[in-house]
Amino acid sequence: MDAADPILPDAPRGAAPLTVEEFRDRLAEITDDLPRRLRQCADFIAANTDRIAVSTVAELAAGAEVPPSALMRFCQILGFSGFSEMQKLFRDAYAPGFPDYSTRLKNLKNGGAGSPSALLGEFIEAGRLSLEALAKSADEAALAHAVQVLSGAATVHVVGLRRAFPVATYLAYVFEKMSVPAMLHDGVGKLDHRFALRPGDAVLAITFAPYSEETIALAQDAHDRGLPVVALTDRLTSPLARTADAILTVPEVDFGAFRSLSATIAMAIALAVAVGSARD
Amino acid sequence: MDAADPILPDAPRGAAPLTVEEFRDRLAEITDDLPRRLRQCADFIAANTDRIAVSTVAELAAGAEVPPSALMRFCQILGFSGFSEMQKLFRDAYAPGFPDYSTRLKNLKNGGAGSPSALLGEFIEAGRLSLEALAKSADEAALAHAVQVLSGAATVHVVGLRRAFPVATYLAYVFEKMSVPAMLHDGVGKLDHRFALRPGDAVLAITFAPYSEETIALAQDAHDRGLPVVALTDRLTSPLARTADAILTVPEVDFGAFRSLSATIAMAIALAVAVGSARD
DNA sequence: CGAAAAATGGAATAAATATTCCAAAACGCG
DNA sequence: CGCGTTTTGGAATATTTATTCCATTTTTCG
Repeated sequence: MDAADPILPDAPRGAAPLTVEEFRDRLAEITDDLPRRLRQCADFIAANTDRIAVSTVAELAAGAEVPPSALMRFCQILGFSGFSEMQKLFRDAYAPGFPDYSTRLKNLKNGGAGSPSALLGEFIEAGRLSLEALAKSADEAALAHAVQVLSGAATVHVVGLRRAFPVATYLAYVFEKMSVPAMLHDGVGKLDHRFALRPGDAVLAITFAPYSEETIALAQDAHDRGLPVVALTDRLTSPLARTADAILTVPEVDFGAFRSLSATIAMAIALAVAVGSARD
Repeated sequence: MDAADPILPDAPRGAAPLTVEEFRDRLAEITDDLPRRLRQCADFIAANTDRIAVSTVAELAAGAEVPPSALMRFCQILGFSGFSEMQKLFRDAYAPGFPDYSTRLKNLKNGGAGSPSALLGEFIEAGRLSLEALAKSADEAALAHAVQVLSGAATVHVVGLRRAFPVATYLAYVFEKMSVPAMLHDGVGKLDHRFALRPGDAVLAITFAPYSEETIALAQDAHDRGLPVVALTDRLTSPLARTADAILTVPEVDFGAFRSLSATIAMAIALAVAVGSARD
């Protein structure tokens, strides 16, 4: 047998964490059974993870009120060869907060109207505004209701075409990952699969002005057959309003002809994840 | 007598910058009349200010393609006593960008999924942070280069699967609207269409960890045949880096399988619109 | 209580890193 | 072209920082 493990409890056996996520997991995992000084290290590091990238051993040790050697031991217990290796992880991942957002945005836009970076600045701004608007306007009751409707469905049929298609594909992806039975109506080959709609199913339809006929038609069809329809759209006066049992509206700011989709996608993921959890 | 000064014209007379703002001002102020090597330092530092806090003299000097001593001189011209003093400014100023975001999401996940609107709030926040991080970290030169590469292409081949697929579909949509000849490689029917790549074309490949093999393979294939490849990915160390002529990285707050995509989409639209305009 | 094991602190050492200095090269200018 | 000035690269040195080691203390457990 390979006798891999049992008798070297604190040895630097496994590999060191490779991501900040893994690091945190590891930290949480071992913190509980650690002697006093090392415990102090763990607590201090947990509370000041962000400073690892820009501090020295001595500084961190002082912060944790332990001698440097204790901190070294701590690094090794986590699986690193030493402090430097641990620090490297955080230096690579380091993304500072200073070119403060609004200044930086201004700089981007200064690249001259029409320049790629100016465009980027505009789209970032549009996305952010959309998200903020969504935060203010979100209708919690409608969302909760939509979740409830979809959670009860045998299969969720997702439909969204043209500019709404990216949202539909992302929803399909998330449902898939969360093991929610879902079908994406993508219009490939002009096959419309409407007979895939069966009693007990539900439809999640996504469309924005100018509304896509096929989407509206599928929603209508489902509605006529008594299936519940959830609409993700831009206004309460959308043509989907007539057929939908739950209607979620997303205020999206567009720049030029193109919408940012940020808010729509945020809503979509939240919906999908909530449905996924509710079904467990 | 103190004979303090007169014969050291460019000596570190004034005080060193005390804030990041002052630093930038100072930098802009002197950059123009600086000899060649020092100019390189200034340019590199301006473009990579954020890495000062976590790099060594040698690393930065290598990045600027100057010997370490040149960089030292540069620090002194800015008014610091040396590199360490300059670095201190940035280490102190560092306030973590997204603090302990992954922890928050984890809590949410463990804490019984929370209500749908709490989830929505989190995804909105994730999107906002991603967009802000993008504004801060966007590499304008890389973007301009990518635009140039794609503008010159006969046909743009867009490829992105799984979680990157929504982005790919949106790009296809925008290119279509802007009359840019583009082809979406969607993997329908496992047909891979790689022979659609013709001389004069270019590939726009999108993938994030865990990277999608098919996407990497297509990029590789194009590269081998001498076609330019533009990569939209999450890190500079992405497997696409080897094959790409231009690489655009997007910092996206990631929650397991569910990234907000806000930043990625903002970058994608900006790219597509810029390419569309450049071709007119 | 006493022996063995684990944990600890600090001093010694090793390694990495910053900084200075100066000879050589490039430049500006009469 | 040649002289004084500025700029440059790299090797030598100084400083800081990480890491190891071990004697001493504390804990564990029979």
